[in-house]
Amino acid sequence: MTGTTPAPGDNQTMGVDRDNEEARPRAASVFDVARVAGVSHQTVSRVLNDHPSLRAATRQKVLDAMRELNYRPNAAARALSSSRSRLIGILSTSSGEYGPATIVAAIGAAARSRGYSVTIANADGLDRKSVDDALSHLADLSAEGLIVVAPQTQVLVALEGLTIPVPYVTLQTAAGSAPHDGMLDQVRGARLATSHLLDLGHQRVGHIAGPPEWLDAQQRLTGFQEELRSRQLDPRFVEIGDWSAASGHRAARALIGQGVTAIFSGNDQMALGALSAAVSLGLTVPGDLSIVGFDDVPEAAYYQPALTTVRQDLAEAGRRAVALLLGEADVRPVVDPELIERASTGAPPERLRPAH
Amino acid sequence: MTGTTPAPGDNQTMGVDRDNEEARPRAASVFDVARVAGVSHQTVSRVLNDHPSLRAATRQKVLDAMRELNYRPNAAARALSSSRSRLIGILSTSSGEYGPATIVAAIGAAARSRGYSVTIANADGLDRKSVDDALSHLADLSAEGLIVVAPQTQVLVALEGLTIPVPYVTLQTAAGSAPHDGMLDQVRGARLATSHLLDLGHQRVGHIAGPPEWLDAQQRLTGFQEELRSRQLDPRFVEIGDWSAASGHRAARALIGQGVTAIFSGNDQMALGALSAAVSLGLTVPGDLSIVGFDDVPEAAYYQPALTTVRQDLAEAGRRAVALLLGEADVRPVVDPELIERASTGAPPERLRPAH
DNA sequence: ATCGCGCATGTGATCGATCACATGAGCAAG
DNA sequence: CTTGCTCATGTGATCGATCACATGCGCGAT
Repeated sequence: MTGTTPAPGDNQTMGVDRDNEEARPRAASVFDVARVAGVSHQTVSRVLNDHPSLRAATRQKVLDAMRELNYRPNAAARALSSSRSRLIGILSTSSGEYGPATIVAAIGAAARSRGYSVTIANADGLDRKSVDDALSHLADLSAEGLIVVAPQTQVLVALEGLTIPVPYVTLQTAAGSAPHDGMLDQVRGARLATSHLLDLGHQRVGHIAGPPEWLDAQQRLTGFQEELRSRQLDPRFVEIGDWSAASGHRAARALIGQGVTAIFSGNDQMALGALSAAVSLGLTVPGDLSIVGFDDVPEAAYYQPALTTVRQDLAEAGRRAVALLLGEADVRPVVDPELIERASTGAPPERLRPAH
Repeated sequence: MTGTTPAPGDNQTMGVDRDNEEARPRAASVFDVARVAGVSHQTVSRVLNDHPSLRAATRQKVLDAMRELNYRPNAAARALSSSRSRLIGILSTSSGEYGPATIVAAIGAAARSRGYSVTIANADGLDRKSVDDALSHLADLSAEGLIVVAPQTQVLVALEGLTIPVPYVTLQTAAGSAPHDGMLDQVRGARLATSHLLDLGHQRVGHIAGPPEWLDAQQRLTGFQEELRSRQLDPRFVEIGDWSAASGHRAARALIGQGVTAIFSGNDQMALGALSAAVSLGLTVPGDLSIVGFDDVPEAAYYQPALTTVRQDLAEAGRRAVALLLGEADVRPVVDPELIERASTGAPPERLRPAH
């Protein structure tokens, strides 16, 4: 469906009476408002930026004039003269996945409520060039800050090499940096999931990891391994996927071949693939194999069986990213992950219980 | 993780030698480039907008100067003086769902390749106010055009009432308008799905519809009903959901209670809910009940059983929306939907076959 | 030769806001 | 009654591009 009310800039046929009050093709400016309100353009600007010293009556006159003229401040002019774009750039590498999309939506809302707008630049390839292109696009718009959603190591490297320095925030704790430094404690979430499986009595637990260049994947893997090591168990049953259900299916078959009784998957999609792998091998879940996912996508409760997974409040993390970027003082960094127990996990099969 | 290379606007402590060549805190402008290249600022501008009459040698000099100074045109200044924002606004009402998110990503890429950028405004509520807020935000940025993703009737109404007229495009054919007018022929997709079920021999087919105010839901419902009527079958087994798996579960139970042998669901999530409803009632799919979805989300092939569904090339539709909005000539409007047959559909149970 | 036209380029105004600085009024302190 | 300060407001320059309008030059037609 295509719609157009009058279509702007269509008719340049007018222009006879430049001073005619009726024919005013251009939108109202500060000067127009000033004239109507009987004040100077600067006073109008002061109202716009709510300057402290302004008589209430004056402010009201100006506000009335604005309403009368249906005045809208011109963002471009504002950005030019103040050299503040009020723009936050989102650098993303994904298209349509649940996690990133949710975060992006939340960022948009949080930014708008603070008078900022948001532009997304997607680096479709994983290669350096497409990341640079996306960054350069955001730089061209002179974004005041960046939020990196779904960051991969390449992206962070490119960010460091940026000629024009821009503050940025990612939602993940970078591997190795202080834990309070990110908004999502994914190491913790992964430990939660793994520990749940161990508490059920599993001894041989596998992990389907995301692509190693993703910070998220690194952190979830780290949590998995930390938890196993802390209990003197073998942390080497790891297969690598690409976040897709298909890769989860393949990885799960490999892990099952290695004799694991439980799998912690790096995300819910791969867990779904693992579920289907179990079925295709004639195994029941959780009877023969337990599976835990990560993310708690809205559909997870309707998988067969309903998936036990780790929920993170992504929207909240997005909001905090904005707050952090904008330098707001009271930002509590970490959003706590939560284990959602459903039907895909249980005790290991009899023959494999403790004293095996 | 928080990163900052120098942080802009931190130190205003300098300013001693205003003309000192070294201390140049401000980025290069057309004038700087002009000076270095030994031409006028207007010539630089001509290079920027690749004006036809420019000697090749001159253009090269300017380009060299640009590179040397690491020149980036200032988007705000450009927008101000040309009164063209080169901005496309996306009006969305969803957060994180597969379809919209995919479309948005594609729009972003298509826009960027044409030198446009994209801002998303999410109308989180369905109410008039939040739609107006989102629209007004986009208007403030003087977006040159809007793309409405996941449109509901309220949104379209608000769009008509816009004081500042802006061209817009939606991805759906509005109910009633010419079929070639939208990019996704969802009526056709729905007929494809329904006809597949009828061809398998089903006589009593139900539909789980999306929320009635969504254009997409309306069109899918229409296609379902058209197909049934064209074969003299009863089109009244319709339950309404809200796109979620939970609502699909409920709706499917209701339809099963009405004795349907097949269900066409308005999207894949609700189809997943229907799948789980069948299991919870002890029915097998497709033995006792056939189910078709809509969208072909990436996970659909891994549902139990793998879901038969209708695929639309959403990314392509997004790209065409951009082309259409930008008035490109060669836009073929409709993207053809495609039925993806997997394991969730089959012939109706014996006792209910033709001569029932 | 001369006119005229198109190409290549330059000059100054302009877009709509903010910024830096001035100015006048009111009021407390000397 | 003046000095001095703060509050409220105004004046003109400025941000970095484009736009509208010159201008100089070369070349084919008269």
